Amino acid sequence: MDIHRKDVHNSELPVLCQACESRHRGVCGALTPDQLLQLSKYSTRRTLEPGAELAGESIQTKTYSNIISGVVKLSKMMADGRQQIVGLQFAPDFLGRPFREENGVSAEAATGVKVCSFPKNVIERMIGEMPELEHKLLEQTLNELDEARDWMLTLGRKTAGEKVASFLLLISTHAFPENEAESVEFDLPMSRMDIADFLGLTMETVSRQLTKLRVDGVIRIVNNRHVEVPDIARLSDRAGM
Amino acid sequence: MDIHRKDVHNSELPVLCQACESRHRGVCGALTPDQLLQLSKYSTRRTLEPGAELAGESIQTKTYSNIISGVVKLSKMMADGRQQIVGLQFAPDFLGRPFREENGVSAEAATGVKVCSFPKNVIERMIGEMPELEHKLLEQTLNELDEARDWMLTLGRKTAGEKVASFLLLISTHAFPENEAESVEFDLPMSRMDIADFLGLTMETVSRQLTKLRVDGVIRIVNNRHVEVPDIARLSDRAGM
DNA sequence: CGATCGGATTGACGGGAATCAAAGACATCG
DNA sequence: CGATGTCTTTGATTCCCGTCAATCCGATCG
Repeated sequence: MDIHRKDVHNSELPVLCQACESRHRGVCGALTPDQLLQLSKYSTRRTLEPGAELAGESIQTKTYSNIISGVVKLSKMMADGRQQIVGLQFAPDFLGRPFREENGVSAEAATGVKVCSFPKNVIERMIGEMPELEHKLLEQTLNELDEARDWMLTLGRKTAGEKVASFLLLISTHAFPENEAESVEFDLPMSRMDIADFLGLTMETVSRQLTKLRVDGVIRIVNNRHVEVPDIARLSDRAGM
Repeated sequence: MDIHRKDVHNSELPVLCQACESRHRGVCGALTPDQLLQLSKYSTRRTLEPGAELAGESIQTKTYSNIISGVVKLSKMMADGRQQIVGLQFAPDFLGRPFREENGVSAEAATGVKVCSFPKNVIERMIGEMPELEHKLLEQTLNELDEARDWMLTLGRKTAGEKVASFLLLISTHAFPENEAESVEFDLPMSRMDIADFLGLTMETVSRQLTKLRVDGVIRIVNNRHVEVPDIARLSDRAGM
């Protein structure tokens, strides 16, 4: 399953986006230099503070964005305020719903985030001339669907302890996709409350489970943000895998 | 959000698939009569008993299928046997993962199911000649992603009672997508165990919540399968919406 | 350095769903 | 018709996680 994802990424050599003045992947990878130049005229680079909203629950979004750095959380809320984070998007993911006006989820910067945004109509016109672009959108959408379904198993069937371990594994693999070592360390990109909303738990339960992993020697935490995992296999066990 | 879905369906006039000898939508809607004829040479119609497997967790699937009638459940399983249904597909949904060998989920007939299947390579060649087809696949994938994310909210944040009510609403809206009346009745397409696996609950809890809805007069159940909902708004309340 | 404030941890307690177990409903078959 | 087997319901009990509340920790001030 992951083999495929790697293939996709390998075939996408980083392309210089004129607007962002940076090398990144995402949809731009499918464009010709000419198209990139054209797109650059309409695109803007933005830096967002943690907590900044990129798109509201029913706000029409007229732009697409490549995430250059940082983490964006996608969430849904019930009428009474209960919230569920339904997806995390990392660089170099693509943000935006092709051919849809409403998005059904709200997108918010979890960390500081840099994005490169451009209007929907420009890229939709390009899709007409360039089927490859649509193929790339389909690939990313399929990846998001896989991730959503994986997470449904976590939400529906795992215990609190397994959920928290699964979350740590998820972050570590996204931070270091190619990592083969037996240990990792990384920064948590969000608060305990956000983690709880992602896992369908309360903040307190998340905290308790982190403590349990800590006293059992599975992880170390410094400054409430930085996590060290000496033996990934042990964490993986805790995740129920 | 649903407005869009309707647009999509309205633009797809039913097309006669030569192989199935039936009118249905799904991907075939995007094909020209010539292409349909060509596809028909390679396609077969199958009838499946409840419980029959269409695709295994890691079995390579070399075919696509249009669901002509019935309900297919997509599920994931943990090593220790815990199971989660991650999606339900109704006619005229399309079954199969474009450009992916492995599917990560196993697909099983929930009810008796009729499908029209054809090899992947045939349709993938057609996609090359016909970008519209890929567009249609993207549309369906986006719909599935929306449904998956909606369900993540249900799995992560709703109580058992709300989950069961949400399930009944889901089935009723899929059985009668255009229904505007205040009452509905329909058959449950699966067992209590399956419902539990879909909701992240146990069979017993599902049963108890159904009983509660019944004694509260929100639903009636005859023969353990047929459900009558006199007032959809009351059920909707119970779902936490 | 002490004051303040938001986020995180820990504790006590209760409730809701899981678990284990038994009884009931329904279909099929001899 | 009664026997059998499967699915469903109901009951009793347990336990995990949510709730409410207090404390702690780290950052940013004056």
